Amino acid sequence: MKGRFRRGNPFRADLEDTGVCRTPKAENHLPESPPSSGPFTGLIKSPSTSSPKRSRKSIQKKVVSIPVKDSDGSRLKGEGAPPADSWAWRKYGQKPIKGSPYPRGYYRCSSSKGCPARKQVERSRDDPTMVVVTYSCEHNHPWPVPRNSHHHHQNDAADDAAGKSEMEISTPGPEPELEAEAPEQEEDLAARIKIEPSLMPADDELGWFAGMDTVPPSSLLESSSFFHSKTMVGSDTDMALFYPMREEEDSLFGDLGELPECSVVFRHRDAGTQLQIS
DNA sequence: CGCGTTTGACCTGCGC
DNA sequence: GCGCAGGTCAAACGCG
Repeated sequence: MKGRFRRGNPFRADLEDTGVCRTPKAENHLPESPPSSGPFTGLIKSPSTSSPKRSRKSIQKKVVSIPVKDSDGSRLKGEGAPPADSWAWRKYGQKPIKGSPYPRGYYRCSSSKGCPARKQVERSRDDPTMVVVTYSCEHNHPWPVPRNSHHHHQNDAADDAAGKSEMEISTPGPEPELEAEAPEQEEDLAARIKIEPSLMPADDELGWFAGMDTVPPSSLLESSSFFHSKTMVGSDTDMALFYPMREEEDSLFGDLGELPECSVVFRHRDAGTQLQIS
């Protein structure tokens, strides 16, 4: 009913109103189902290791499973609401996935212009109580800047009404009260977030993190080792991470809120003393 | 009025 | 080469 006229070339130059290198859409075609081989099966697809045919750019992909209960936040959507992280995500599509009773929602980061970050949200078919959030970003792209100011969220009604929308993930702006509670909420959520161990990126796949110019350098610099430690601890399936936040960082990155991997990266600096693995 | 969602069409990758 | 499935686009629409 709505966008039926189509529109032009998929490689539209204007594509980037947002500017930053967006790849042709096809390049975002991230294989959801792992080739079932290799330690990173299914998670992070590195161009160098993928089929010769693939011309896609390097796209980092991370998958996080979150209990629906936790992820729904204040709104529980039928299809598995994504965790309410503190980034602004704009939904740009939804597709029914074959074999899955739940549609997958496609979100693009709107925290900053040109942000290439994307995420897909769908309910796990194996475990309907879990929401699988797949974050992806191209190499060397900065991770979205925490959105502090503008925030617009309005889809609750629509989502609920539609009863099929994944819902938007943006969280209310930096609300004072929310900030005060943030740490606790984060802990709670983070403690329950399950990061698929096999999805942990290899060092050379941290490109997009390393490319972040909006994160504390020190945090970035340690991202690599961070993953190491993460990988180490997450030897088994249900690895949960728990990162209390420091006050100063809270102000700086408090908005990063529940975005699992980002939170981890940003707070890694303190991981030495504050990291807890449950 | 601006931003985000909805949703069918369109495009590309990939398997056969 | 064909068809399928996944991923993206963008007009229309809704909400604050």
